Parts: sequence; structure tokens; C-alpha cells
Amino acid sequence: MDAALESATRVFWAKGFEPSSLDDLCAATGLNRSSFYAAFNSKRDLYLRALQRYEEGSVARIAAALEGRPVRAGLKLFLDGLIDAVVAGPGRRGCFIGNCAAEMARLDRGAAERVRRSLARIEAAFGDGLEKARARGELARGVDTQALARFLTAGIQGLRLVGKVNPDRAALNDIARTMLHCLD
Amino acid sequence: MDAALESATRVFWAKGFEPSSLDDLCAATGLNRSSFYAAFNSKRDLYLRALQRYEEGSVARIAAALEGRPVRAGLKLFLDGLIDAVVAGPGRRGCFIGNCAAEMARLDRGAAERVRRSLARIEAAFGDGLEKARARGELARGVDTQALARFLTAGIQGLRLVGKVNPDRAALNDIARTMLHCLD
DNA sequence: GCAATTATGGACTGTACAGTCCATTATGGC
DNA sequence: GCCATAATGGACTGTACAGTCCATAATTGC
Repeated sequence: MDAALESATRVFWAKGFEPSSLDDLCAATGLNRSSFYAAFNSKRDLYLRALQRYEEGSVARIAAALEGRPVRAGLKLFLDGLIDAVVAGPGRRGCFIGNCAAEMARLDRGAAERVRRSLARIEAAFGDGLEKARARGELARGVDTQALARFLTAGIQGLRLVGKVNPDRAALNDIARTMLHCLD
Repeated sequence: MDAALESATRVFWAKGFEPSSLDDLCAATGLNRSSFYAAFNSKRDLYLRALQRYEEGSVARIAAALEGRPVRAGLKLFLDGLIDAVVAGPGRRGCFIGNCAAEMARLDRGAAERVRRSLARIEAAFGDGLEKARARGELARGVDTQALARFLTAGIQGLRLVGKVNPDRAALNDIARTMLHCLD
């Protein structure tokens, strides 16, 4: 069942909610309509589950990159990986969370709330890493780790949006490099 | 006719392309279907014209804020105004350009190209202001103004996306303040 | 004032879609 | 092997929509 969710995530991520038809989703998951509705209840429910699945992965990747290394190195590792994925991966999908925010937030209050929570968890993952780094003495005493975490969260969304329409490594590297500059 | 375009822009900006029905657009513009198609040819054409109109405004606001004052003050003015608009304005519209990128870029190559061009013009407006500031001696000699302009362009998209689902002034101020920090 | 052109209203068409339903097929208990 | 239960296929329904079309109304040129 998780394989079906993963396939559906790919469809929604690439095409967005509205343009993903049930036929697309049934083809991708291998389920027919009856089984689809038995398993997932509705297109929107599946979309929100896909979003949650994506959120888990995003948070985990941040935590993994920041774990067990200096925070600057961790952030660079994370951003370099992100840029690799944007430049080399299947093109123009952007960030599922950001896509959901743009496409649904105004018309679907529940979806907006999920996006808000996803961004909060991403912010918390950055905040944790930064806080630990400060405790290790890697950052100045007075640095505002919450502000930095918020900045990184927004910055990544910006980077991914720009990368979606212009997956140019040099431009994305400029953005990432300047972002890292803010830690100092 | 520009009034009709402005009204249509508001509809597309708020709801996105797909969920804006022709009935919505005719109601907003005051045109009936016949006049609508005579004037704008198709829903998509109108959408792209609305996007262009929005782009002009965005670029002009950046240029105006950076004109005739120190670049740090100009950027702060711009970002403060943006945050005011996000927090106080009609909620959760986000940036039309960013919305278009998220909603259409994957499925409409032409729209993606327009977004790419809009972002390039925004980047150029920042780049101009930064370049002039460097000539005035406000920035260090070796500063990479293109990288900074790219960073600001992405940062604004990130700020607006976060603000779309969580229009919290304190959080947005944190992001803006940290962004400005990167100039030093 | 009238004819020719242009704008307007709104009915209409064809299509695409999410979700439902039931007849058929497969599965498992015994 | 047989019955009860569960999964499956795919036809079907109702709705919403973009775009077209034409009959009528307004406007313009003279």
C-alpha cells in the first residue's frame, strides 16, 4: 500500500492536484477505482497523505544532513544535495509542499494548515541543528537560531521555486552560497 | 480595457488559473463571453497578460524602492512594504509569479518561460540597484552583485510563500532581517 | 433616418472529470 | 467442493467547464 502511496505522490508532485486525474492515479498505483476508493477514500485525502509522506522525507533529510557534523558543513551538504536533485532529477516538479501552498492554500483551508505544519516542522529541524551547533560553540552566543531557521526554511522554498523554472546550477549555487553567508 | 485586465488579474492571482472559471472572469471584468473572447482570445492568453501586468508592477516597485537612497535602506523599505502587504492585504494570495510557477510550470512550457523571464527581470532590478550602490561605495569592492540579486529574488519568493500560509509579521521580519544581513 | 457594421446576451455543444454502483470474479473457512 | 465474504472491472451518473454560435440590440457613417 505504501508503494501505491509513493506512486501517487509522484503523480501529484509532478502535476499538482487538479490536473492529476483519477485515471492517472489508478494507472500509477495499479489500483482500479473501487480499490482506490476503498483504500484512500477520496482524491483529496490521498493528496494530503502524499503531502504528509513528502513532509516526513523532507524533515528526515534535513535532520540527517545536520546530524554528526559541523552545522555549516551540514547545511552545505544539504543544499548541495538539493541543487543536485533540482538540476539532475526529473525536471520542474519543484517542492511538493511549495506547490501545494501555491495551488491550494487559498481555496482549501485544510491543505493550507498542512503546509503551515510542514513548514513549521522543517523550521524546527533547522532550529534543532542550529541550537545544537550553538551549544557546541560553532555559532556566536547571541545568534537568533529561530530567525535563522525561519530564514533557511523560506530560502529553500525560494531556491526550489527558482530552480523549478530555471534549473541552472550556477544560479542555484549563488543562492545557496549567499544563504550560508548569513550564518556568519 | 486595462480595468478589465486588472480585475481579471485579481481573480487569477487569488484563485489560480484552473479554478478561475470563465463565469468568474466575466463577472469580474463586466464582459460577457462574446466580448471576452473578442478582447482576450482565450482564458490562457488573458492569464499570461495578467501575469505580465503583474510583472511590470513588481519590477517597478523594486526599482522605486531602490531609487535615490542607500541600498540597505531601499531594500529594507521594499521588504517592509512587502511584509505589510502580506500581513494586511487580502489574505493568502501569495505572489502571482510564484503561484504560476507552482501551478503551471510543469504542464505549460510557455507559462514556465514567462515566469523565468519575470524572475530574470526582478533579478536585474535588484542587480541594477546593487551595482549602483557598489559604484557609490556602499558595498565592498569584491561583492558579487549578481549572486546577491539572485539570492534576493529567491528569498522574496520564499518569504511570500511562507507568508501565504502563515502571515505572521514576526516570522516574516525574521526572514527579512536575516536576508538583509547577507549584504554585509 | 436608414443601412451596415459592431457589440452583446445567453443558449448550446462537447468534453473531462470525481465519485458510485453492481455484476462478476477471486479468496478463504470448513 | 461449497458457501460466504471480499476484491475487482468498468459502465454509469451528474456536474462543471471552455469555447462557439446566432439572434437581437446598439452604434456608427452618411
